[in-house]
Amino acid sequence: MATLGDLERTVMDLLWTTPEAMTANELRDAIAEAPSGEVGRELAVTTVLTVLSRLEKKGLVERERDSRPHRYRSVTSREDHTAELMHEVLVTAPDREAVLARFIGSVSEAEAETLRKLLGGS
Amino acid sequence: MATLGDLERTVMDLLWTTPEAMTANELRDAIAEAPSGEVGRELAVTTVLTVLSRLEKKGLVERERDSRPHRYRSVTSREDHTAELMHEVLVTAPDREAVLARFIGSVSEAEAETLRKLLGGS
DNA sequence: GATTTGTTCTACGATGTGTAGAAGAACTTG
DNA sequence: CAAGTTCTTCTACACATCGTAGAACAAATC
Repeated sequence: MATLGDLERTVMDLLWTTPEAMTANELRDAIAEAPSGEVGRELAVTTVLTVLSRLEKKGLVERERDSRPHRYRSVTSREDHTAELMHEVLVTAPDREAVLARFIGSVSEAEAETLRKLLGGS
Repeated sequence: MATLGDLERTVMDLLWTTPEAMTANELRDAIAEAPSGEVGRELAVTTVLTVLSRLEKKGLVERERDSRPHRYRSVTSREDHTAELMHEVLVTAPDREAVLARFIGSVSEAEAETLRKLLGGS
């Protein structure tokens, strides 16, 4: 279960919400500007690079190695990643149907409506 | 995100599949008998107790402190726990509906059918 | 009370993560 | 091309978590 640390998560959030691939420096600056309501952290670029390498090893990030300041982008969208994680969690239980039953009970009505539409007729 | 280690997971699996509360010794023995297809590990009882304490601190396990060999039981069922985890994952994304859309695509047809039933009419 | 059985405390090694300096590689510019 | 600047990789350390269990303490039993 690929679980992310705080900084790793912050970086992924930035990569997910930014359409273009980013350089380590751009990420460092973005983090410094208090991206998610927090007090901006002044990190060394090497710190960001280390995290990016680790994310790359985890298969969450890929980089353009040819362009000189390497540019990093997320391999999957946040939605895909999240859905995949949810599925990973689901299959840890033998009785998936029972899990789904409980899960349905925990989603909002709007979400339930979305699910109905997605599951469509048939 | 309460993520479990291997041994913690093994212990939880046993507690989840055993109706009665178990003692540390019973758990130790159960683990020794290769519970999930693996080579049974001969653990010290203290090892099991440490793990149980940690699981208790995480709120996954509670113990009967009065009965002398303390008996441990899971606080929630595996299904509830798993569904809760899934929900925790879901809410990490801003666009939950998009996540659900992807998620639906990843479940089997049988599971989709279950969901349709659960979501019922309206 | 001595022995057995059970629990808590403490600890150590391994791994993952936040953090970054030092060293090396590559690009820019005179 | 040499020197300076910029970027990347290597190495490292502190801290948390987890597997593992001995030592010490508590309780039940004989």
